[in-house]
Amino acid sequence: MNEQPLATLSPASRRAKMVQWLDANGECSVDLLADHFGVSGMTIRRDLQDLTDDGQVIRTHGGATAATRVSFEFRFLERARQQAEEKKQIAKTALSLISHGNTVMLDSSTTTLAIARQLKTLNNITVITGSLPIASELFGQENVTVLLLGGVLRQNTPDLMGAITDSNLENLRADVAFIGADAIDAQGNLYNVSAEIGCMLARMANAATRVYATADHTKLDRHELYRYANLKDWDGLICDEKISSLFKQKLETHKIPIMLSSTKKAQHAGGRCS
Amino acid sequence: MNEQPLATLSPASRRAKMVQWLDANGECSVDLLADHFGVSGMTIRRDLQDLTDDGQVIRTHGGATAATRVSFEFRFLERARQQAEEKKQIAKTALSLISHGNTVMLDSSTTTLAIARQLKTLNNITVITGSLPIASELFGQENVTVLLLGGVLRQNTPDLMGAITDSNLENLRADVAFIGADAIDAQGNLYNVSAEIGCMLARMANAATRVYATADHTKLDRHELYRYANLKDWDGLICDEKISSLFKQKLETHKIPIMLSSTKKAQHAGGRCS
DNA sequence: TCATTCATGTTAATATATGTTTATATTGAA
DNA sequence: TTCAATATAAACATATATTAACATGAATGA
Repeated sequence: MNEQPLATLSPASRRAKMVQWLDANGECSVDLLADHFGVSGMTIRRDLQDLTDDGQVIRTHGGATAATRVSFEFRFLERARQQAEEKKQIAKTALSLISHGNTVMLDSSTTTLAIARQLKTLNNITVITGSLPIASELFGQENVTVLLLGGVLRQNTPDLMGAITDSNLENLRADVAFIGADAIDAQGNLYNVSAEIGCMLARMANAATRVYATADHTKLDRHELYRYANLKDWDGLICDEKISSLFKQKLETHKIPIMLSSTKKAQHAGGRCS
Repeated sequence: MNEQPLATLSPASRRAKMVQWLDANGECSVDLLADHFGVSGMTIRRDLQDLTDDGQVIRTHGGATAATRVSFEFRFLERARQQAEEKKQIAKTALSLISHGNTVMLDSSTTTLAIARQLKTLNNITVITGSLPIASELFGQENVTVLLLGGVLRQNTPDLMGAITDSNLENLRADVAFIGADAIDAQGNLYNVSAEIGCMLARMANAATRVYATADHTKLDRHELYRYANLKDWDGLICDEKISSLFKQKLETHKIPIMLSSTKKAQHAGGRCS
């Protein structure tokens, strides 16, 4: 840009210009900045250190980038991209069980996240959840009220647990709950890999009038550490079409309703990230 | 897009672009990425390793695919930049009032976000907050336990409010609370632009043994809609050095302790930038 | 005036990023 | 299943960036 008497700039103005420049151009190397302002690399580093402390720029090795926003983001590792399609199917089925004005309870799983995404199309919905990704997905959505359960933020997954969560659940009531299972056996027992989480899921189920389990076919005919409920006591299982007919029969002998996504067309392969 | 000198990209931006690319295109091979960015396959592998650790991409044999990402971003910067240096000072002073092992209550403001950032350096801290940005900032931090207050997620700002929040606050107790004020008058009255929020801040104050107000000098000698507390009943005001001596005196006649940050290197560089 | 403080530059020790080579692991076809 | 092709991880080497410690010189204030 215009070549000012840059060398005589005060530190404060130099830094201000630096931030401006980074905001405009996104990134710059220490050397380039040093050259541009006519000072040594060390001075630039010290500037960037200070600006980093202020949260005004983000330091990289060799330079800096603009800190354009404070971002609050939680990323999910969704291992099975292949199951994304199944989850979408399940979400679609779940949606048909929700009416305008309903209060919906969602546990913290990628399947319920898929449900949350589709919920945006309904009017006047209240969502109760302990999942921060779901909360963020629905943030700012005018037609959806998000009631976030309090609790302790877990270390590895962005959701809430503990006594506070439990106590809040006792005072809340939902019209319908969708709760994921890590495994379901042929007797309709629902399992979770963690006893603690399993316990909470049971509480969630108790706080809703209708309760549905959500699980893709890979979770079926298996078991995990902790059994937290049985499908007989719930209102049904929502699964994708790939459920084996044998397993389906077994569940049906226990009079467990199974909801499969309408055969439609499972949204052709061209779809990009869900 | 414009073909920049990609080879000179910093690792951080290279990775950022990689994630962007993967998000848009779903999948890419290591070789293609190496070619595109003009670095060796090994570098790409190391990048992907790091991004996988962050949960940003999913590694496949021969390449990588996008991880489903839920991101919740909001423009915070404009406000955050205002009085950034002052906020840093205030955060530093606040930090000196916290001991290892303390439970700290933080309201939802950019100043308390600055405190949260610095909290990472302490051991064994529990943070109680209704602010999602603070939760995000501290997510995954091993030395900090985050207790997120439940409640209704507000539409425009990412924090929690309402009956659930209030009820949780009644059952919690913190060693120390830092609560921001939108305005403070010469009698030590604390104001918020919203009665609802003001109410909640008062509850927060009641749930902590020690309570400090945080406000930069621009908030002083003013008033706003709702008065929710008076500094006489709290443990002090943390402010930056630019507080006017007149106002300081006024507060001191009410026996209100005022904590200013140690005169570091705030406004020497010309004094005007602010 | 002198001592002090601050911004800056210089140097050496350290850390980081990358590429190359080699051993090991994974994949897909016979 | 086995085998060949390819991908990966580990170990090293090198270039570059960063930090810390010290040195300089200008501005500040008694």
